Parts: sequence; C-alpha cells; structure tokens
Amino acid sequence: MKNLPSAARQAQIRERFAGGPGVSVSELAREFGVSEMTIRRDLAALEGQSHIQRTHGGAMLTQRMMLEFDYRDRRELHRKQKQAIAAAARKLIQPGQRLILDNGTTSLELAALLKDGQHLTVITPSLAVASELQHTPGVEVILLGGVIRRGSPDLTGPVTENCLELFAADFAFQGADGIGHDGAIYNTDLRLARVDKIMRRVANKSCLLADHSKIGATALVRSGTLADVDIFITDTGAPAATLKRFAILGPQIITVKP
Amino acid sequence: MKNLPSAARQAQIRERFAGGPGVSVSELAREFGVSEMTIRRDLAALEGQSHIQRTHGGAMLTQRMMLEFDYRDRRELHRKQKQAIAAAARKLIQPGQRLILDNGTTSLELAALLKDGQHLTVITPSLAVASELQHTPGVEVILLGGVIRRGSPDLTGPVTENCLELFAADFAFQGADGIGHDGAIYNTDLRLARVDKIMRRVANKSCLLADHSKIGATALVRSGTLADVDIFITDTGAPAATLKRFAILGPQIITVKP
DNA sequence: AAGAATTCGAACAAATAAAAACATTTACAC
DNA sequence: GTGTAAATGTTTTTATTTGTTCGAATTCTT
Repeated sequence: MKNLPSAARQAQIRERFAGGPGVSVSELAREFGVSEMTIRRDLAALEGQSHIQRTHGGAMLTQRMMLEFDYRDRRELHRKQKQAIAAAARKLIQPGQRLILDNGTTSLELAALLKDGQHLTVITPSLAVASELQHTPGVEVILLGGVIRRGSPDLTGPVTENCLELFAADFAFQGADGIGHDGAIYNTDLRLARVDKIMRRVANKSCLLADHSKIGATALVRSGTLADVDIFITDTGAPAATLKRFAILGPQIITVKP
Repeated sequence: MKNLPSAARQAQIRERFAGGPGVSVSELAREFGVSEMTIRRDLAALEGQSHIQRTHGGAMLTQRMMLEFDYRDRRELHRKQKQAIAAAARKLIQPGQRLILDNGTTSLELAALLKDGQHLTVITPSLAVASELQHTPGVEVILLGGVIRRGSPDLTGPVTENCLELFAADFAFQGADGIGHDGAIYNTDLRLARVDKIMRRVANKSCLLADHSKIGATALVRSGTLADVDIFITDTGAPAATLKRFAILGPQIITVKP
C-alpha cells in the first residue's frame, strides 16, 4: 500500500478502527509505508474532526463515558407486583401523550415499558427515568430542574416545583410510600410530597401506582388523598373491603395480578 | 494478543468484566503479554475513573449501581490548556458564591477543581458537571431542567431558559466553540447559544473560558461578543495582537500557560 | 495466632513514544 | 525550468510508559 494522498490515507486509517479496540502508530506507519511522524499528524487531524481519541502509541475510538449518579436500587422489593402494575398503567397511555413520571421505582418500571418507540413526551424529576429513556427514539425526555439529593437520583425543591408549573400533561403517574385506610397518601419526604401534589394539579389525569404492601402504611408527610387521583392501580393482594372503601372516594380502581 | 497502546488495553480490560464478576491480575498480565505491574497500574487508572473496584489479586465491577448517561468524551482534546484555564478560573471564586457552569468540557474541568469543599452553589445544565460534584460536601448542585439532547449529557431548550431566569448568580463560566477575530462568540448549537446568553444576563459577572484553538474559528450561531463578558481566560498560545484587539472590547483578559 | 505465600506499591532504570525544530521532497502553477 | 506551498521525513529533546527489584502489607494455611 503506497503513495496515497494524505486524505485518502486518513480515510483508510479511519476504517482501521472498525477492526479492534485501537490502532498503534508504529503499525500504521509500517502498513502505509510512511514515517511515524506522518501518522501522528494524520491522527492529530482526525482527532479534531472524527470521533477518535489519540493515545500514547496510537489512537482509539472515543470512549463512551458514563456519568455515575449514586443509586441504591430498591427495585427488587415486590418487583413482580410493580411490573404488573406498570404494565396496567402502560395500557392507559395513547401515542402522542405527554406524561409525568415521578421518582418511584414503579414509575421506573413503567419507563422501561415505554421503550417501544411511540411518540411520547415524558416529564420527570427522576434521573433514573431519564437515564432509562435517553436513547429511546420516539420519546422526548424533559428533565425537571432542581437540587440533587445526595445519594438519590432525583430532583426536588422549589426549582422543581417551579419547573413543573410550566407544563400541562395528559397523565401523571406516581407512587406512594403509604396509603392510609382512610385513603390518605403518604410520602417519606416533604419535598417529594410537594412535587407530587403539583404533578397531580398540572396533569389532566393522575394515576397512583402502589402495590398492596403500601396499603395501611403511613409515612412522614401526607401529600393528598385518593380523592385527588383519577385512577389507582394496585395488585390483587389488596383486601377487597379496603378497595371498596377507596372506590367511594372517587378514583377508578384497577387491580392486577402479579 | 498483540501490542496495544495502553489506553486501548485498558478499554479491553474493561470489556473483560462483562464476562464475569472479576478478573485477576496474573490472568490479565498473561493475556496481554505485559508485566503484572503494568496491569496493576492499569487497574489503578480504571479505579480512578471509578469503573472498577480493585481487590487483592485483581479487580471487580463497582458495587454501586449507576445511572448511565453516556456520551462521547471529548475531554482529551487540548486538555492541558483547558485544565490550566480552569485553574485560573478557580482562583476567581470566593467561598459562598453562586456559580453558573455551562456544559463545555472546560467547565467540567473547573467543576473538578471545586471539589475541595468550600461552601458553594453550582447551577448547571450539564449532567456531567452535576455528576462530578454530586458528592462534594460543601457544594450544592442545582440542575437546570430541560430536554435531554440525545447523546449529549446536557439540558437545553425553553425549559432550561425558563429555569435559568429563576436565578441570580455571582459568576457564569462558559466555553465557546469559536471566537471570531472581531470578538464574536460562536456556538455550534442554537439552543446552547440561547442558554449561554441568558447565563450571562443572570450572572453578575461572566467569564469566558476558551483555549487558543478556538480563536479564529467560527460555528453555526453567534451567541454574543466579547463585549458581553467581563473576563476572558485563554492560554498563552493565543496571538498577542488578537488579544490586544479583544481587550479593547472590554473584557479583562487573563492568559495562562499550560 | 504464627508463619508461609501472595500480592501490592514505591523507586529506579530502560524502553518507547510524542513533540519540536529543521531539512527535504513533492506537487503544482506560472 | 523556477518559485512557492504543502506534505513528509529526520533529528533531537522531552515526556510517558513499562519492567524489575525489593520491602511492606494482606490473605491463606496450619
């Protein structure tokens, strides 16, 4: 392989990257019959325009870098139920809708089900949801602003609330940390509770997702009651009598079996 | 396995982890035909990027769960200059200030320098900056809301702009994709340009960070001129005559040598 | 718990590669 | 041909990476 114009040689070098993790300067110099200095100059030129990154001794494709946000994955707990509940929620969604997903694990399961490429807009304060959907072609992800809680992959605070006010969505999907027998909805965090409240207000319809283990549990803050939500999805582990009482408060109740 | 440049070898090592929970130093040394010391150094480097966690006799994947926002890492390009520029910018910052950092790689280098725990508030549309600072005790990170650009770890759009308007900061630090000889500031993306413009407005002082390779370059959108910024930091590779002309436009000019 | 066997990390030396400066060739226009 | 600019090669200097040795630390074995 000899006497190539420099541009052609650089194009050839680019092909090289398909083969392996990287190429070495000395190897390329030998193959093209040019000096190593020339190869270095080629690589320097390619580095600017193409997605390669120079290294000592050669070059490689630019690394896909990942941003790491700490994240305690609590998805395992009652995961079956949560997935079933998410699947039921998925059925409520029509193409073209604007959805709000909160930062619960059930919402995250729902996000995973949105990957089949319908045209959707997802508004969320959850970095986990955003991460899940970032590469999904049909879905536009709008991340709400806010303060990053240490050790929690989501955004809360006045900024988040303010951001949320900008939107009008078709559906809000949210979880809860507890649902009292009187239908009160509880959250463990005040800031999350405030955000949840606003979500319900800016969405046309709101949908509460909670497996049966949450029924009867309470937590720090009351963010509202079942009377504020339009649809409540839970699993068949929930006692029928309680659900009957809940229904009187207003929401349509959907039970799924895991 | 043939001789690979060190960076390529480290990338290969990372692949190894896909197969199992861990790898051993001796095994890797044999496979790559290098000394164990070299492998240890590789592992130490990878550990520094927190991709892996070292163990006696080898290494394993980091335990903690992470959210992956992946993107092409361009940090290596002119990194020396960018780090020097970031260091100069760091000196401008006083404890207690509220800072805006944009989504350039130079801002990311600056973020890394803020880790020494002063009391600071950082407002940014960059997931990379947020990720970098999320564990820093003295720093509160406020992530702006917005649309996640595919393949880019940052937020833009009307929501971002609206979010920004909520704030008043002491300093805005931003990069540029090009600076014309007439002092015009260029960005490759219209939405980023709009965001940059607002940043300058809501910050008391604005500071442009750009290595000399940007001088003379142009890009799609003009986001403003040097007359709009208070401080311009670049490296000593910039031609003195040009800098003199820039100074007439108003900004204080700081040059650092890499 | 003590001793043996690994493994690690620091220090230094050797090898290798990059960058800078300068010389040479090539390509092309006139 | 000759001048000029771009590209390539050479040489020297500088920086990075790797290998080796050896004492310290860690794990395993008994």
